[in-house]
Amino acid sequence: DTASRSLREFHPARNGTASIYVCGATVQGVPHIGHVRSGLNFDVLRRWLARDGADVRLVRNVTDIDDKILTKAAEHGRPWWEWAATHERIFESAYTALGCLPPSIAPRATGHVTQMAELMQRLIDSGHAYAAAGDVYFDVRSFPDYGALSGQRPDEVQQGESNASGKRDPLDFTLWKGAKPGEPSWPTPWGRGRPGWHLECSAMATEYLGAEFDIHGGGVDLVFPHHENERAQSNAVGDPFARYWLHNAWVTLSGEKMSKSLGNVVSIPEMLRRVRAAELRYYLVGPHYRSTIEYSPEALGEAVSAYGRIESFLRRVAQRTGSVGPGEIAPEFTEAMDADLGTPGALAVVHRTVREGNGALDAGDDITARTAAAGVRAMTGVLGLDPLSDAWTESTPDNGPREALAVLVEHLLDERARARKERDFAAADAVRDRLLAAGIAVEDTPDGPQWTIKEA
RNA sequence: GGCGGAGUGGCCGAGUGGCUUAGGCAAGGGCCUGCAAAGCCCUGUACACGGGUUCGAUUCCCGUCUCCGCCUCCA
Repeated sequence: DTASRSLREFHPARNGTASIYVCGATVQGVPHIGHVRSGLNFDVLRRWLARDGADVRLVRNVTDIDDKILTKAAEHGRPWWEWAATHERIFESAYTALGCLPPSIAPRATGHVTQMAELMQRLIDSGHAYAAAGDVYFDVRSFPDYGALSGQRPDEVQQGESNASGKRDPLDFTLWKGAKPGEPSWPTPWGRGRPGWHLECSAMATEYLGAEFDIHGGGVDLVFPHHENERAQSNAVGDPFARYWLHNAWVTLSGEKMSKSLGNVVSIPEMLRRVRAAELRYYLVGPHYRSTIEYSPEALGEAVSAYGRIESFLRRVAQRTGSVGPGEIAPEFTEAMDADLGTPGALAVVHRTVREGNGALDAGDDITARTAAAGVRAMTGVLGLDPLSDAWTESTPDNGPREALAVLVEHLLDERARARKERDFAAADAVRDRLLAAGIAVEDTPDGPQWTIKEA
């Protein structure tokens, strides 16, 4: 819990439920690996909370109106709403490709002006906000608890440029931006304008989760000022707001935060051309959510290998003993996950189970191997990483070509088997080499040769 | 200036006041295999630096150095 800077045991406001609000994307560009880390972490959180039946409500908003969207749309000669919608879809498909369950709702800022106006009215009525020159501001000095979430002291905060005309205090932040010529605007009692970033989240969180909800999340950069301001807006009018605050760390590149302005962005669509979605997910979910991930292709490659180990174990078991459904989650796994979403420890348990399962397979103990495989499926499943999940197969429905390929490969393997039987290993190896050159790896197992398409 | 995070074995990456050999990747040795691959077994032995507290610190405290983030839009 960021607010108390401590680990607090999770008790939802209502037993058997969990309500989560995550700050989603400002849909001004293509998602990069860092954006997706946040989505992934809260997907793991919601899956974990839901594993024993909790009714989880997850709201992940879409900021579809802001300065950058307007600027970029204008640069490209497109309407702002088209620019926003286009990138919203790209974000959406990135989350989906990576196996994120759909949120309960993905509300857009522009669809909640009514709720924002209501909140502003309450703030003005209670003396915490004021309208000035078309804008509406939050009066920070009117809320003594300001800074409690982030640990900032208002007087120590480095003042930004206070270019706004009507501001009473440089600390005050904008709830509503008065309309400017050529910009989209919506009507309010204080004139036309568009939403301030902070206001929309308070309004939407309250709309869908109520005045008090369980968890509010996002990236660490949002702690101040965004979440501090959200909290101020809602608490100032008497809404309890979030009970727990969770913030995920960055994905950095060359030691620097990934951002458009630094030009060090690794975009998701681009990445998914190089690794499979499940592998990328493993890479991003493996480290603890509060640890910075220093992105490197080498580390990503290690994740690919590690994930492949889990995958090939399940394949071995299935080939030997038939398909296996998800089974029991090991107690140590639960222990790790319950301790602040300890995915590293949880994955250690998965790997230990894989090793034991492989050992059982070698020893001919199919029962133990199947139990292990079932456990691995259950545990990886709750992390959204089950290699046998439909989430991964559905995204590549190219079964036609695959089956055709299978026929051809099987034919070659028959040839190879004949050669091996006659102990003509040169001929046998030639077949294997040809297949390998075509990107198909052949392995001999006690159950006969197995082939897999090698990843690039 | 204010607030916060981090420095762990070849690499990634957890964790803990004394026995966690975390886990993975890579490496070496072995078993298995016609060979290979996979798998299994074994091996490495780390906690930035300097003090302090303690019977005992990588883990707690203080200081130093280095790196990073937030305080402006940002996952």
